[in-house]
Amino acid sequence: MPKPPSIAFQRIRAEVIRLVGLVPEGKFTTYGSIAVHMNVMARHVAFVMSRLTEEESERLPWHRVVGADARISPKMDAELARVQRERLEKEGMKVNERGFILDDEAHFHVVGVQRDIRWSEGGD
DNA sequence: GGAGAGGCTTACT
DNA sequence: AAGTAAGCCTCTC
Repeated sequence: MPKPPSIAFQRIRAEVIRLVGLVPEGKFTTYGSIAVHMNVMARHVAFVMSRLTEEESERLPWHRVVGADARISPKMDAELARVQRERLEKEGMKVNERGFILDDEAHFHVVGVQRDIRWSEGGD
């Protein structure tokens, strides 16, 4: 198949949501980790996160997902960034003034190893 | 169908 | 640690 339909994004979106929901409390992961695990680009994960619905944003621990440098994305909305930081600190993590998670090694959650998923097909 | 943007990443300064 | 540049893929206009 030369050109995969946009249904791939729906599957990717669903998987991102699932993986984010698996992140335990008091821990965090990165966009890149999820992206590698899903065999997609990091930007796609970020894009999915930015387009979450209200229901999903309340149901999912989106605040446990940060950038590769273990810091809260500065491009995110200031109010959301503040909420994210407060939630992380509330779960036992220390966040710097710049949004860096201090005990990154201790609280990092490994999503999983890289998989060979072809999102273009209907499921292999 | 082309252009611009998006909660990123790695590499180099 | 901060700034710039290029990369890659999908969405939206």
